[in-house]
Amino acid sequence: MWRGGWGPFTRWMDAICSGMTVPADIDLPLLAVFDAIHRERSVTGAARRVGLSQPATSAALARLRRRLADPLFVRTPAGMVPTPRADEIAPAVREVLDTVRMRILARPITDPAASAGTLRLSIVDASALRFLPRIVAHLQRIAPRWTVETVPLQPAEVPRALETGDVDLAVGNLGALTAPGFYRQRLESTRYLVIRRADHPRLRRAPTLRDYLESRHAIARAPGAPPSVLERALAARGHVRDVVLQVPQFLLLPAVVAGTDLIATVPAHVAQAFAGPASIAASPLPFKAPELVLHQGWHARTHDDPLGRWIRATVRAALRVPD
DNA sequence: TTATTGTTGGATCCGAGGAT
DNA sequence: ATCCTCGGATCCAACAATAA
Repeated sequence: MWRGGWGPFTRWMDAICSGMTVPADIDLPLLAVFDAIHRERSVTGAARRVGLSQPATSAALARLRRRLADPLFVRTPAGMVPTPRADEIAPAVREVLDTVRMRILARPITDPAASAGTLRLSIVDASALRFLPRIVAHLQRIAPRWTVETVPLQPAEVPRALETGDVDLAVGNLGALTAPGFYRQRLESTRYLVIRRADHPRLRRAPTLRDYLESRHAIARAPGAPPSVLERALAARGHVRDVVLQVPQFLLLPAVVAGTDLIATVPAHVAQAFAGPASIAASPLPFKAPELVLHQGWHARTHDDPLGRWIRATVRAALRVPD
């Protein structure tokens, strides 16, 4: 968000508008307040977002209401709910603000690798285990002043975080990121393996389909996540697992499996990372299932942005994925 | 100088939720 | 049902900074 005052920007806008027939009453700060309230559903939240005090934000909303002759947002138990008029103009407002941010205010990036920056990455445990070491190592080599922050978002939160810019990029199982305005690129795929404790009393060899279905399972599933390709493959065959434990992260499963008679189905890289040290045995799935495809995903907002392009190319290079 | 927009500090209103 | 508390929105006053 814009911080540190609007004075210089107002002057630029006036300079731009003075030579045109466009009336110089475009009030960009008001549009930023509108967009913030529309996103946050709260005047207080919007105030934090745009860096104004809460009364000032409320006053800005009052000015917007006068100018547009519409209440724009009404107070309800669910927050400040936009009126139809507010919903109607919101996409256009966002487009204007994005254009200003990306094409006017953004500093031209001549060499991102030589500058400092922070890569904010939505990535969860198993994908982080797989990709993060290589991404960080590659950044250390080519852009040593860059830092990485990972944000473990629930699948349903990822699109909004990409859209608002709270994260730059999402990496992992992005099967649900198919809405218009989002892009995905395949990074790699991985098969699933079944893990059990190495001294499992019943399963001394790789489990058969019957073993698999008769065993009790620990599974990883984020709250609100759509069924994985594995779950869909099981459902398509009419197989039902006896699930004793559901956790949100794959990385918890090896420890659970090592200490119980439960079995778990995990991406191969998770199984391989824990196979030796934790006395875990890994075997192929006893039925056919598609591989888990891992993507990097981003919002249209950054599709043509030079920095966005550089970030995605950097991730590709780190993982040796061709363009 | 004036108008605008911002600040802080304080007050009020309103609805939700918990306690009685 | 009533009361109380809390959070959030709104309004007001006084003042500061800035552009026209």
